[in-house]
Amino acid sequence: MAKENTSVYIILGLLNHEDLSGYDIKKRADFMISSFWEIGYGQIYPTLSKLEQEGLVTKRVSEETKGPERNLYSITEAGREVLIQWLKLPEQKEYTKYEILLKLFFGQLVPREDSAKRIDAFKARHTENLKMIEMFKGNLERVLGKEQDHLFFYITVLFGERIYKAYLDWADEALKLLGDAGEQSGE
Amino acid sequence: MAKENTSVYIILGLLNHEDLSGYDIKKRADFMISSFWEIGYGQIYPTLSKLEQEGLVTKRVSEETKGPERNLYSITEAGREVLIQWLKLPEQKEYTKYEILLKLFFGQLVPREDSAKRIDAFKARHTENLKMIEMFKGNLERVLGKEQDHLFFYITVLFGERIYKAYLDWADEALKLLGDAGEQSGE
DNA sequence: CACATCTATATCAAAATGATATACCTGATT
DNA sequence: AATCAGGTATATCATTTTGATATAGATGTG
Repeated sequence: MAKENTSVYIILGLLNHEDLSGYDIKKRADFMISSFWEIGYGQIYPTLSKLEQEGLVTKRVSEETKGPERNLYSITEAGREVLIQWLKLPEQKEYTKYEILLKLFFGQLVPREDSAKRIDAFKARHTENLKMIEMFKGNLERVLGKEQDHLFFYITVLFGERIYKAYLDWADEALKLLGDAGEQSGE
Repeated sequence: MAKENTSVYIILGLLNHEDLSGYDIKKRADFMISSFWEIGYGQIYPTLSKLEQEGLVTKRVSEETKGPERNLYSITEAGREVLIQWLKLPEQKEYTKYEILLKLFFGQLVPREDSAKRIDAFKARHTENLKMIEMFKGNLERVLGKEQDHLFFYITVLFGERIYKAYLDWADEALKLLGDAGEQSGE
């Protein structure tokens, strides 16, 4: 199983829906998929060039008068084919990186208060994320009855909801454990 | 905020507890932290060399007679200092990569059955992971009353438990949605 | 005694991260 | 009218990470 450039498929997938510039792709990705995959300009622009060279996308300069110049990309038939082939394969990549858990894991070396503060900040961060995703969810539910177009988007939003809720539940549990143990040891 | 080589701190953190070889580090990391951070030989060996050059660890050849030759590394006082400084800073890195969600997100392009199969496989995978983590949890709970040494390890295990449970709950919810929508549209 | 598996170190190309550079546009403030 | 913050847009780069491969001796087993 060779190393796969996943950015390729994210870009093709988004372009399959509509023509976009690199900047647009970043915005769409941040909005729709950032809770389970993040992508930066450092991947987007070089990948777009590579895809253009391979004939999987075509580039044209947007003829809008106002605003800076935009390079608009469209997916080609060959690109759509590559995307569909990828979609048929089983997924390979799945991993998470939580620096907070590393710092907690090695947390014996610092005052317990530091760990508690860390978890508080984590909670605050993900309380916001949950709020955001609940908003998405509400909006999607309003349109989901009529057209099932957004069903897959909805399913990914549900994933985010579950995960953020799990984060918050864990944070409370961890804080309680830290507090209890702290009291016992007189901290 | 410069780019930080997180592998450095994982290695220092593990060496702070006991002397280890690169191979040992990989095993310890796979066992204890892989549910929230994965590390490969491609990071371990070069990072150990770098740490040795910087005087944060020292290397000696293990004098065991049996088995292949082992390079055993120990943390130095300077290394411990670097580790503690890192532990005091707020965490930066937190991200997740779920290729399955990308494939579901773009799932309109393939038969719905493919998406359902994907989720089934995901469920099976994480049912196993949950089993494993429940075993850890049980073992830890048996020792946690006497000594609070493993409290931080326990807290990271609880995180894994919450996450895996969230995965499974989501998978059931998603399968139900796919099934319902499939029936409605006659698939 | 052949074979698979485990221990152990090491390296490398490709991909991703995260930061920075550049520059023009828009709208609000002084 | 000038200034300034913030948004739009493209691009590049060093560092880090990924994921695979190479090598080789040790150990267990059928």
